[in-house]
Formats: sequence, structure tokens, C-alpha cells
Amino acid sequence: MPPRQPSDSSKGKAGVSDVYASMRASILRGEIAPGTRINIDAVSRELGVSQTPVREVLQRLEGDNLVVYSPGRGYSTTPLLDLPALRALFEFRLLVEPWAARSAAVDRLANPAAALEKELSAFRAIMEVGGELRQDLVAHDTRFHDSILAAAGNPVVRHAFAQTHCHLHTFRLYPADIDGAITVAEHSAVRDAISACLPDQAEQAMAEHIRNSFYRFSQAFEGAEDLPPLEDSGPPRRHIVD
Amino acid sequence: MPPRQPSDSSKGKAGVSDVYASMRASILRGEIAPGTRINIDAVSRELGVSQTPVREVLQRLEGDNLVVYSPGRGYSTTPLLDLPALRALFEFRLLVEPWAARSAAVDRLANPAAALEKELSAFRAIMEVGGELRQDLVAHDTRFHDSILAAAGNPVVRHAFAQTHCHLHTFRLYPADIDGAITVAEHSAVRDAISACLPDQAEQAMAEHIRNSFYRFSQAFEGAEDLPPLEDSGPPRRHIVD
DNA sequence: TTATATAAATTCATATAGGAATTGCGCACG
DNA sequence: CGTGCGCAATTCCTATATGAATTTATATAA
Repeated sequence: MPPRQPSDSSKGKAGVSDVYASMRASILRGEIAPGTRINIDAVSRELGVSQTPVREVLQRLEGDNLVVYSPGRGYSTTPLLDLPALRALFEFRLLVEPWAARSAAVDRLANPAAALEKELSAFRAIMEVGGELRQDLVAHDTRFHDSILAAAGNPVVRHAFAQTHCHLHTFRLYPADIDGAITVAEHSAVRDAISACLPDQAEQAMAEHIRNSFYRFSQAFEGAEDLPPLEDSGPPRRHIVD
Repeated sequence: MPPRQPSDSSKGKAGVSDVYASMRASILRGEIAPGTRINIDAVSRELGVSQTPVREVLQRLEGDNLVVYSPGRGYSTTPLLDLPALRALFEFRLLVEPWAARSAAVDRLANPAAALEKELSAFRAIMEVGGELRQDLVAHDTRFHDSILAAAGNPVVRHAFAQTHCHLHTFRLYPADIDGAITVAEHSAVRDAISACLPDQAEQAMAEHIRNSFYRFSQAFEGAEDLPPLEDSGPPRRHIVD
């Protein structure tokens, strides 16, 4: 007897993608609480699928640094990013993304200016109508930066950047609404420099954007604990910032 | 009744780690041939385990870029690195590792000079006796570079570098024996600069080492097709190399 | 009252089985 | 002789069940 319709979903095939999207959304919304152990069969029963795809999804989520695995203890959600982790993440971005912006500005054939402008226009249109801005801002920011990384022409760098899932983690860290206007302005500056094929200016604009973004996100840490968080925890490796 | 001895291994528990190590070694030795589809139950029967851990191992190997997954078609081994892929990999290393060497040289507290010297001495001792040098050279190179990355103090950068599995792929690309003396000499130069806390010199030595390593590996491409492989495939993004 | 040991229950990890989709091959037709 | 179609076989993918390890709760003793 074939088990017809294992769940009430429209398609007969439940699909791993749905389970992945559902669990990732649950973690990002904070419904599971950071640091909590995840019960596999509870999730499988809740989603109406078996334990096998849930395990597979958890392994993929481990690659996204959203869950951690302890041998014999199962999977747990990772704690939220603390300030040093946020610093490390943005230092990596500062290492990679200005280089990518410079590379994208130099190469005329693969210049992503058109795609960037299209992305910016679309988000400006969304900003006009308002409503659920945070989701759209994250999506726009992800696509904008990925376009530049893609234009840089190095698949290894692009993959390494994508694997950090920086937008995913910063979004998880700061679920409050952010003013998208500042982001759009800084993105426009980056786009202008890339469109004009000015490598130095593009590199500088991107570095400035990342620094400002770090300051904005670090201010979200317990109100306004200390204003300049780059100075108190940083060893002398300053040459990247300068 | 517990299923006694599912395989003839020493421990009663087969374990996923053994399966992972076995399959990774098989792929690296080229026993499966790049681009071939992997039959899951054939592997499971050969290794004496079920299909479930084999699937789990394949998912982990997909994260290592040793296999690729096509929906409905299963897993296949990835093709070997071609010259553009090797270029992209070493451009990423050139972006990250000189920065790490500089950072490791600046910070006196976490200076990895002692560990690096210990690693070098151990490998020099192995070189004396000879035999199976390639395996040991790869292991030494992996540990040496990871020590510097770890000393740089940025877990995100270290993880991104580790996820590239550069040693794994270059080793897969070039199974022939390489002279370890040159590598040891260049490593020693890097160590000296880090030990002396000379950031500029450490950065330069590391960049030089990576460039030379790329030239060595690129020469392994079909004998000596064309000597300067940096010129024929590269768009103008030259600022990294210079 | 607290700490420890034991037992029960929950949960993880693997094995096994069955349904579904794809691939390859043979045959008929144009 | 080339091409399109249908069938069979293999293989993937998910579900279910069972064994092993860990965690927790309870009872007893200090």
C-alpha cells in the first residue's frame, strides 16, 4: 500500500527545499531561540516529513553556521553573533569586497553597472510603497553585493563570500527595521564609481560602505554601549582600515 | 539481536568517519576518475555499511567540492581543476594569506613563530628519511598555512580559507612527487619574517611563496604547454599580483 | 538538605525496505 | 537509414523500525 499524500501539501513530493526554507526561516525569526537543541523527530512530525530529510537539512544548515553538531548530542542552534564575531565578519568583507569592486570597475566587458542600477531602481520602487521593508532590504543588499562579487570574475572568492552568509547572520542579529535610505545612498556611490570605471574610487566607496554598515550594526548591540567599537577590541592590524 | 560486526573492522562500530576518510582518499587517489557518477549502494556494499551514512558522507564531500549533486541524477565526482580554476584559487590565497602573515607578524602575543619552527623541524626530519614524501608534504603545508591563518585571529577568514581546501585540490591535481626543499626554503623565509615581527616582509614573503607555488603547479599542466600562464587567461585585474 | 546512584525515558544514529523518477535499449515507423 | 516511442532495469529518495547512547528524574543515603 503506497502511502498516499504523506502531507497535505499540494504536490505529492514534499521536497527537501521546503523543509530547508522552513527551518531556516524559523531560526532566523528566532522562534527556536539561539543555543537550543533541535529535536529531530519533533521537527519531522511538525513538518509532516520523515527524519531523514530533516537530518539532511540540518547538515546543510551546519554549513550555513546556523546550527552546530555535537557528536552524540545532536544539533543545536548557534548563538547570535557577538561583537568580536561581527568584527571578524566585517573584516573579512573589508578584505574581499573592496577588491571585488575594484575588479568590477576595471573590467569594461563584465561591468555590472546596468544590473546594479536595475537592482537599485527596483528597491527604490519597493521603498515607495513601504511595508515589510526589512525582508526586501536584506534581499536587495544580498543581490547587490553578489552582483559585484560575480563581476569580479573569481568563482573561489565569490563562493567564499557567499559561504559566510553575512546578510543572513546580520539579519538574524538585528531584526529591527533599518532605514534603507542610507544603504541605497552608499550603494549608489559604489555603482557610480563602478559605472565610471574608476577602480580606486570604487574600492574606496565599497570600503566606506562596509565600515558604515559595521558601525550601524554594532550600534544595535545593547543600545549604545560604547560608540567606537573598532578601537577597544582591535589588535594593531590597522592597515586594512586605512 | 545486535548485528555483530557489520564489517571486519576492528571496532564494532563502523562509524561515519571511516567512510568519509575512505571515500575522500579514493577520490584523491583518482580511483574513481573525475566526472564519474558515484553509485551509492555499490559504495555501501563495498564498505560494508548502509546507504544512509554513505549519503551523509557524500553531502559532506559536496561541501569540500569533491562531488557535485544533480537532482535526480545523484552524485558525481568533480572534474579536476583546470588552469582558470587554479588561477582563481591562488588569487584568493593571494588575497587572504599575505594579510594573515602580516597580521601574525604584528601581534607579538599570538606570534606563531614557535609552532612554525616546530612544524618545519618535524618536516625536515621526515625529509631525511624519505619515502611517501608527497603525503607528508601536503600535511606539512596544510598545517603551516593554517597556523598562520589561526594566528591572524579572524575565525571567519580562517574558516573561509579552510573551506577552499586548496591543498586537497592541488594535491589531487598534481599527484606527482614535488621537491619539498623549495617549499621548505620559502616557508622558512615566511617564518623568519614573522618571528622578527616584520609585517611588510612577512606579507611579501608569503605573497612570493604563493606566486611561486602557483607557477610550480601550473607547470604541471600538460607538460609545459605555455610558460607564462598568468598572461594568456587574465583580464586586466593585475593589481593583486603587482 | 544535598549529593549520588540507579532506572526509565527520550533521542540520536544506522539499517532496511519500498515507491518514484530517470536512463538506456530495443523496436517500429517514416 | 534515421528518428521517435515505449518498456524494462537500475538507481535514487524517502519512510519506517531498531539498537545504542545520553539525559533526566527519582529515590536513598550521608
